[in-house]
Amino acid sequence: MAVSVKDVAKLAGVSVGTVSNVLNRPTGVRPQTRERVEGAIAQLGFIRNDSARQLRAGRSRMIGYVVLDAANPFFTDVARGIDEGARAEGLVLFLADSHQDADREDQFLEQFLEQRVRGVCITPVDSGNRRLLSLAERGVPVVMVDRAPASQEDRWCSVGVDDVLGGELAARHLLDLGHERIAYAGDSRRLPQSVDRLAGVRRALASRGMDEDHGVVLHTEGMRVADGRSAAARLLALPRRRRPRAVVCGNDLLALGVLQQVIGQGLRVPADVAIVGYDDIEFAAAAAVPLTSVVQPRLELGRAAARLLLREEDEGPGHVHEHVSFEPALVVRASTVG
Amino acid sequence: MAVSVKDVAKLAGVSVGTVSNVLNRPTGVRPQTRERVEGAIAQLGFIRNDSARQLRAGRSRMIGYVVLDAANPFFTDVARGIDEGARAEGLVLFLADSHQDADREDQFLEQFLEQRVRGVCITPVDSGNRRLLSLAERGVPVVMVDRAPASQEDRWCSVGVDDVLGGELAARHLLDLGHERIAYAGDSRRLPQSVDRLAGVRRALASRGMDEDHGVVLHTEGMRVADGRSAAARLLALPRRRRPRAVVCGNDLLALGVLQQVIGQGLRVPADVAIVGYDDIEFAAAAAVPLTSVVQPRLELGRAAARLLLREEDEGPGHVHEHVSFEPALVVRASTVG
DNA sequence: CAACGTGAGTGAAACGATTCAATAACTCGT
DNA sequence: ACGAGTTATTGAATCGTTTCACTCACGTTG
Repeated sequence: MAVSVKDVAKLAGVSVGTVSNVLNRPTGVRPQTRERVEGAIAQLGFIRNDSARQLRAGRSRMIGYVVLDAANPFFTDVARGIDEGARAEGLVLFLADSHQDADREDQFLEQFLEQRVRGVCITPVDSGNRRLLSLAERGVPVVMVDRAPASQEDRWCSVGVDDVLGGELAARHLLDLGHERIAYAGDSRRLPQSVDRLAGVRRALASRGMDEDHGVVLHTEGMRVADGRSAAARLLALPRRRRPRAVVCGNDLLALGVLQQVIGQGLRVPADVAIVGYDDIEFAAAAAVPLTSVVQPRLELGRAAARLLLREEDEGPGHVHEHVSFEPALVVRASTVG
Repeated sequence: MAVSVKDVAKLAGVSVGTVSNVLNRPTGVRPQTRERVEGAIAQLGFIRNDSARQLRAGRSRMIGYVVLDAANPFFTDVARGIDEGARAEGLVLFLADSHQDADREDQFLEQFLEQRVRGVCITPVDSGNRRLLSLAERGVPVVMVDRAPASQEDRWCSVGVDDVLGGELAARHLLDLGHERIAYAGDSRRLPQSVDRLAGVRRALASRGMDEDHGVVLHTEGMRVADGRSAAARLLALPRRRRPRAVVCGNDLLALGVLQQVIGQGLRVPADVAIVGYDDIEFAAAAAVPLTSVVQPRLELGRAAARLLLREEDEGPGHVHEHVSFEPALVVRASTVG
C-alpha cells in the first residue's frame, strides 16, 4: 500500500541510495537521473515517512511549547514568537495546553520525551516535574518561559519579565492616584508569576510606608475570566469601609472578569473601583472600560526563548544556561483614570 | 547514549521480545520476570522511542487540527472539543495555525502527511489544496470544521453551523429594530464562512423586499481586530446619508475592532452605529459595549468533528462521509439595543 | 506412557529512510 | 594508452520497536 523509496528506486531504475540523494542532496546527482527519480516520485505519489527518518537520525524536528492556557492570547502571542525562530531553523512548533493541570502537563512531557523532541519551551504548573528534570538531564534543551530567572536555577535557560517590578508599577500607579488600599487578585498559591506580581504590589505599599493592612489578597483558582468574576464578588462582599477601591489583577482575563462583575453590580470603573490588568492583550483596550495594564514584550519573549533553545542545542554539553529578563511597562487607560 | 530495549533486555536477562511484552501486554508475562524488566527499565531510565514504534506500526497516534487563527478564541474552544474526543481514544491533538495563509497551511499538511497522522481536522484557507485531496485519497480521515456541508462534497466529512442562517438572524434582528441599511464586514473574498454570512444578510434584506442598495459590503483582509478597525474607518468615511447605521461583522474580533474605531471617533453604540458580532467569544460580553452576537456551539462542533474522524477511521474504506450541521442562535446585548 | 495442551519466553525479520565505504564510469594530461 | 583524479551510483548496514513462528518445560489425559 504505502509507497517507499524502494518502489521509487525500482521504477526509476536506480538504487535506493540514489533516491535518498535526490531527496537530500540534489546537487551531486546527474540532472538526467534526478529527473527520472523525480518523475517516479510524482508518478507514485511518494511521501517520505518521517518516522523512519527520525529513527535513523535519532531525533525529530519538533519543538514543544507547553502553556498554561491556550485560550489566553498572551500565550498565543509568545507562541508566535517562538514559532518564528523555530521555523527559521526548519523546526516545527507543537503547542500543548496543560489547562494548568499538572497531570496533563506531565502527559505532554512524556509524549515529547518519546518523540525525541529537539527542545521544550514551557510555562510550567509544576517546575519540579520529574520528566522536566529528565529532559534536562538527557541534554534536551529546556527553556522556562515567562519566569524570571529563579535564584539558583542552573538546570535550564529561562526568559521572563520582571514580575515583581510589574506588580510594583501597577501598584505605584494606583498609589499615585491616591488609593490607600489595594487588592490583588491572582492564583498566588500555585503560580510563581502571580506570587511575584503580588510581591511587587507589597513592595510598592512598603515603599510608601504602608503595612499589610493596606493590601487584600484575593486568591483565585485559575487565571481565567470566570475566576476574575468570582474574585470580584468576594471583593464586593467586604465591608464597605475596609474594601479597597483599587484592584491589581494577575492577568487581563482576570481583570476583564473583575470588570464585568463590578459593572454588573452597578458600580462604576474607575470611580468606584479602579482596575489594573496584566499582559495588555488585544482585548484589554477594547474592554467595557479600556484596561490599564502592564505590558510584556510577548513576541520578544518568544523570540528570545527560541534563540536560547537553539543556542543550547548548538553548543551541546558545554552550554551554560542563560537567563533573559525583560522589563515590563505600564499602559494607562480608562480603568484607572478618568 | 540512548537506552534501547536491547539494553533493558540484557540487564534484565531476558530477550527483547519479553521486554516488548512487558511494555505492551503485561499480562502474559510471569510477575517475577515482569518485575525484573520493570526494574531494569527504571534503573536505566529507558524511554520508548516513538519513531520506531510508529515506523513499525505504520501510523502515528496524532491527529492534527489546522486553524485560521489560533489567537481567535473560537478556534481554541473548538480545539478543546476535538481534544476531548481524541484523548478518549489515546490520540494526541496537534494544533497548527495557518494565519490564514495558504502556503503555511500547505506546509502543515505536508508535515502531517509525512508524520502519517491518523486524521486531520481543518478549517481551510484553500479547500482545493492538493495535499488535502491527497490525504483524503490515501484514506486518511479528513474533517472540514466550521463549514456547512458543501453541495456535492463527497470527499470528506464536515461539521459546521448554518452560516447563511446565522447571517440572516443577525440582519433580521437589525431590521426588526428599524434599520434600513445594513453593512457587512468580513473577508468574503476568501472565506466561505464570510461569504455565507453575507449571503444570509442579503437574504434577510430580500425577504423584506429590500434591494442591494440597502446593503454595503466592507471587504476585509483578514478577520482580526485590526481589520475591524479599518473596516469601520471606511464605513465612517461614507457620506452621512448613505451610511448604514448598523453593521454585521463576520466574527467577534472584527466587531471589537469596529466598536473601538466607532467609539474612538466619538460616536455612540448603538445610538449612532449598531453592531452585531459572530461567535460569541468570551470577550464579546466584556466589551466596551457588550456585543450582540451569533452563538455557535463551539465545543459541540469540536466533539462532533472528533466523533466523525474516529468513525471514519474505524469504518475504513466502506465509510460514507457524513455532514453534521448545527443551528446558530442570536444573543442580544447592548451593542444593538439600549 | 505417549500424545497433547498450555503458558512463558525467544530471536530473527520487518518497518522505511539514511549513510558511507566501495565501486564504476568518466575525463585529463602526458 | 595508462594512471590519476573526479564524479556518479550502489547496496549493505543501521536506527529501535513490534510481531510471530517457534522452542522448551510442564502438567493432563485417555
